[in-house]
Amino acid sequence: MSTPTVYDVAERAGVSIATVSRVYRNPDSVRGETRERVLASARELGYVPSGSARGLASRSTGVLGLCYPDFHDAEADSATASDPGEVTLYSDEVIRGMERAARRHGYALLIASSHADEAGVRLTEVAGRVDGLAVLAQAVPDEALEMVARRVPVVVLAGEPYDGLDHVKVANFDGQLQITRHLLSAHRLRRLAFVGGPADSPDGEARFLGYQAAHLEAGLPLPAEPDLRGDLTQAAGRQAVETLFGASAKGSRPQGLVFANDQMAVGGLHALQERGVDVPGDIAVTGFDGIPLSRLVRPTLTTVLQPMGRLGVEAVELLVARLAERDRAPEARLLPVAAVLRESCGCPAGTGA
Amino acid sequence: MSTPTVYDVAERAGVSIATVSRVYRNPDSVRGETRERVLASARELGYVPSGSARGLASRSTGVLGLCYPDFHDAEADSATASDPGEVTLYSDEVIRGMERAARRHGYALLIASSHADEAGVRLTEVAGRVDGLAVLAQAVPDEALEMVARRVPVVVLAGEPYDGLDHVKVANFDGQLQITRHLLSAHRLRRLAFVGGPADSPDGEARFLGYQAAHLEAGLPLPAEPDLRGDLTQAAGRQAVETLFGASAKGSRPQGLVFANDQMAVGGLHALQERGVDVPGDIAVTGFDGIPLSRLVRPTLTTVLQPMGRLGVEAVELLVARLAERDRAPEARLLPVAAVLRESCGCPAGTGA
DNA sequence: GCGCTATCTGAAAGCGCATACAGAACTCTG
DNA sequence: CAGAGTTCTGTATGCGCTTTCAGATAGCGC
Repeated sequence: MSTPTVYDVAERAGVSIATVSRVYRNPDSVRGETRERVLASARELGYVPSGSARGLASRSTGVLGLCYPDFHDAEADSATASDPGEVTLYSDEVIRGMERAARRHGYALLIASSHADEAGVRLTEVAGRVDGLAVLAQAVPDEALEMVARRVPVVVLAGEPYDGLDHVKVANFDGQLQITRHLLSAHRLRRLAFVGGPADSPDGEARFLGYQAAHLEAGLPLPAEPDLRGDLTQAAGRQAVETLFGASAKGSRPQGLVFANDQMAVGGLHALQERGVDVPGDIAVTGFDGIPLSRLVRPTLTTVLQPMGRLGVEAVELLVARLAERDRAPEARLLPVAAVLRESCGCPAGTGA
Repeated sequence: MSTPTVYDVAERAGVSIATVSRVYRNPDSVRGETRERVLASARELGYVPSGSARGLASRSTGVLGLCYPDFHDAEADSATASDPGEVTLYSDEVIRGMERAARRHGYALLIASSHADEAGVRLTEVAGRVDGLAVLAQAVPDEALEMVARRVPVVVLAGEPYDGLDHVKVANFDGQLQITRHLLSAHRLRRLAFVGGPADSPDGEARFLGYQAAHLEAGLPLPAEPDLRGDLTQAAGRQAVETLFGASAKGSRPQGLVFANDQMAVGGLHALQERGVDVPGDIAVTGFDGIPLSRLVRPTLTTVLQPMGRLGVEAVELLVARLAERDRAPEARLLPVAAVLRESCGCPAGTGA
């Protein structure tokens, strides 16, 4: 009496459950007249096929999954989320890109964020209900990842490639190379400083390599290490400026400040402004990521725009490909990246998007 | 040999499948020693429980669903999605809010967008695999909604309340009332024009009612109909301005232009600028929604900020409540809304967020 | 060491569907 | 109209898990 099943529909239509199933899975294999009869009973009964039963019987769910980290404080939700523009997240774009791509391929998307502690559990839970899974770097512990990868195709997004798994990342090296080259060559700067991320951030390190490469190319002395490191927050950016421009700062000031991400760059921008240092007049500043805020700050921030939506799209593509051919070789894709030249490096306003 | 099941784990651990199941569902009901043995075998085998089998046997999936419209042209994807700031969608915030709330309650979130044509199919597909379902207004045909609602709890988001279903919407009436009152009273304007949405948009109509109410309150003649209607796009906003300010415009120009949403308002702003009409000097302009773009345009746009994230959160709350008590009375929630007064209505810059 | 209770484990029966296989009905030919 | 195809439908089985019920085992007092 509660939710109708194939049995109910079959009985009402005077056919067997096999026929009912066929009407949904393979309509052409059922005579038109019979099909109509079945569909009519289904409609009358309000029959909705059970995804679980379907998945169990057919060994596939028609769902792709995405696990991503969300460090947002759940409690503060209503308070901080009041301003939509501010909180556009990295993951939103990945989700959107992935959902659209998934739809094109006939899949729905199951998403699950995770705090570090429960990440493993969340992961296996979604892994158990999807045909393929994308994992945003650092979202889950390696151990869990490995287990899960034995069950469903997994593609790792950003971060470090994982042994034997498909992988998509953006061209961190290239991006930083481009933008550093721009400072060095177009703006003819000679002394730059790099504010990196934590040493264990693969993305951050790749960016530093690009920074180094640009120096190499320009025939300048190769910086061995980032001049400073921060934790990628705005606060860290401020801190970096304090250190570089503070009373105890040694040596000559750099002509350009290259931050490993936008957040820090924005923090740095604020700190510079407070100190009365003109950007880009006195010093050029660049970021990385292309967060929305980078267009809102004054001066607008020169940065590298990451194609987050693409990440999601490529993830789906890789999953679909692997689903079609399970034993293909693991593939790593590198997404091109575009430098956006704005005011903070000394380019005229309106040059970039 | 492929994906291990309870049987494999049970055999390896020397227990029955019932015990394996218990280890996952109700760990305390299994002796510690046995439990460890089972978990060890599971780890060694790389066992990941099948969500489908679980769902089938337990009649619940641990997943909530969201169906939302996405009118984005899938093909144009890579081209247009390059700028993240621009494309922050309405649905992104709902998704994020819902995912977080769902996580708090131990659920994952299944999302599926839909074009109109396939909406019905998509809906039943997700309905078949979730414990509860949120549907963004206009995302699906009524007929499909009704069928689905017989199977799982459904909450309708925004738009029109649906008979017998839980419903959450934002205070369109209130918001438009506030903002219109502001124009009428704080700025002492007398002649306004309202650019509405399609007549079949419940949100748009509710806003118009608020607009009317403000006139009523101010003792001004009651506008019977929106002065113009558009399809809620920027183009429609431009069009509206063309019509009102074009050669064939009749009567005196309004002192304020009230758009039913931000998109149109932004389009209108551009058109006014091209015609050399000063905003807010010559005419005030307001929008509705609080899209990120509303802060980026010059002058910044006075608007009503919709708590989209809240919509998602409330949806989850209602679903969880109904899941706990299936036959509670349908509940309708109205989310409060906040007017954001910015430059375009004549308020000083920086007044609003 | 016995009987009793409390705890733990196993056997078995589905959950709702897909699908292989076989059988029924129908369509053509000659 | 018989026989060979062809198309359509039904029977039966199993997908991997949860859960009830009963049986086994352990703990305890006397």
